[in-house]
Amino acid sequence: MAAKGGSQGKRPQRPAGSLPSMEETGSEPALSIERIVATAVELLDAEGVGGLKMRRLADRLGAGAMSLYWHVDNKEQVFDLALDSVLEYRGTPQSIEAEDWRGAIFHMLEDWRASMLRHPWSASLLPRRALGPNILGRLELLGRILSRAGVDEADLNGAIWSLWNYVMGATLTRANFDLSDEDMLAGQQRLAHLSAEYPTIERARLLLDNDWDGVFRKGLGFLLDGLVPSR
Amino acid sequence: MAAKGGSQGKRPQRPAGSLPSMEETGSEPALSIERIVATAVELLDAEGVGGLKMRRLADRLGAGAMSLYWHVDNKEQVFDLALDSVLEYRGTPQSIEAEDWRGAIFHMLEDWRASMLRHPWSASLLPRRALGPNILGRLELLGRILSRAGVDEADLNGAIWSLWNYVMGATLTRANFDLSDEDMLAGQQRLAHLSAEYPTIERARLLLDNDWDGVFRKGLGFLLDGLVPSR
DNA sequence: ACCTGAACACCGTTCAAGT
DNA sequence: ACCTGAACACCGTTCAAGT
Repeated sequence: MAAKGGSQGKRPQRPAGSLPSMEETGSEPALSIERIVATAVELLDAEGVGGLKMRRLADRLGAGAMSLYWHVDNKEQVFDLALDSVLEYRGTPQSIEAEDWRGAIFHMLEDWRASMLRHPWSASLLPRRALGPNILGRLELLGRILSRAGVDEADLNGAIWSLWNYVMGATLTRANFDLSDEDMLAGQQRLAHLSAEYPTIERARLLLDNDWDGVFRKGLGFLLDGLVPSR
Repeated sequence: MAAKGGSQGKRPQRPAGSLPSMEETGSEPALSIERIVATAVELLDAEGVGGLKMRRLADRLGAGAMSLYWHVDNKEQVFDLALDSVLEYRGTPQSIEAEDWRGAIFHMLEDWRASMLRHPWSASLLPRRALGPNILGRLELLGRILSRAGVDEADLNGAIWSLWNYVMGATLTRANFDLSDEDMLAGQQRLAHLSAEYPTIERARLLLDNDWDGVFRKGLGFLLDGLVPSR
């Protein structure tokens, strides 16, 4: 489950002739993994993880119900591909990366989180999915920057995973809690009735008062303080 | 989604007469939320999230296929209840808690993580589920200890959420990657072929060489260093 | 090579009916 | 109050067949 094949299909690479970006010009362009993945992302954005059904995806592509199965092994693979497609990273210029490692890490990890929050379904998907090329690319970049910043070879994996854990937790929590502000409110109101049992978090209004972005940056800073020796 | 009702059912509290712990004595004891939840946890442990089907759960309870729906609204509620039931915390003695706040936090959070790893399905469930009484209890305890340790009222929520994020991310990652060592191995082997593109993480053997427990404790320590003023 | 509809297996949930 | 089987709606996937 952790790191399966990336984007291999049974289908050979499509010849260079076809134009992927012709819009709905009467008849749809031919099916292709690219179109399937792009449309899957649209559908997931619009309806969430539960809204992605093979039939609806095919429908939206103007294709017959079961045509997808020629391009894709199964629904799992659609998830894998959609997830990785959303995590591309344009990267920081090498120059910045070299002189301001802290800024480079913050930039990449905040962008990671932002990318996932733009597609909230991706947060719940990522921990259970294959590591596609975009994800691996980000991990590689992270390792490189940390290494240059002075993290020992022996501590590198630990540092990478610590940051991964923090980013994943923060993003997942934020994505899910954010989906339902009313629920948070309801939860806090229920808490009020139980203030005898949960006085501290009730008084702090834990479920309401949150500067998620600020909290994220602050904790990330603390982690980096510890992980990277302050030469 | 964030914080729905805890354990209210349509069913009134069962009268105090019945014994919950009589084993399979020929005929099964009557259905009850307690039995349903306990059996759901068994099933989840044995077969994972995908293995919990209402029919199979009923089967295992020796009940007719659809009897569950009298005790429970729907499958979602079974998940909510199973999750919270697994997160009970016996707690630390007040004395320890007062003098060694750091130890108390480590104890509670490591226990939290361990409880979830004992039931790996719980990790993927938690971020999307209602906050049941056991979860709220742990958050309350965490808030209380942090507060006593000197965290400002204004910083309390941020501190709690930072720790929550870290624990959730670490546990989720560990639970999922751990499920499939072979996949990790396969992933690392695939990485070897791509060492041109991912030289750093390939060399570090990121996908293989991991002291998860140690990494968890270390990162947690760094976070606490930052979050709690070192008087 | 690429697409298609019919058909199968499976599953959550409702409902009318039992005791 | 508590349990039940039949039935419905829905969905992933296979398959034999089309072009």
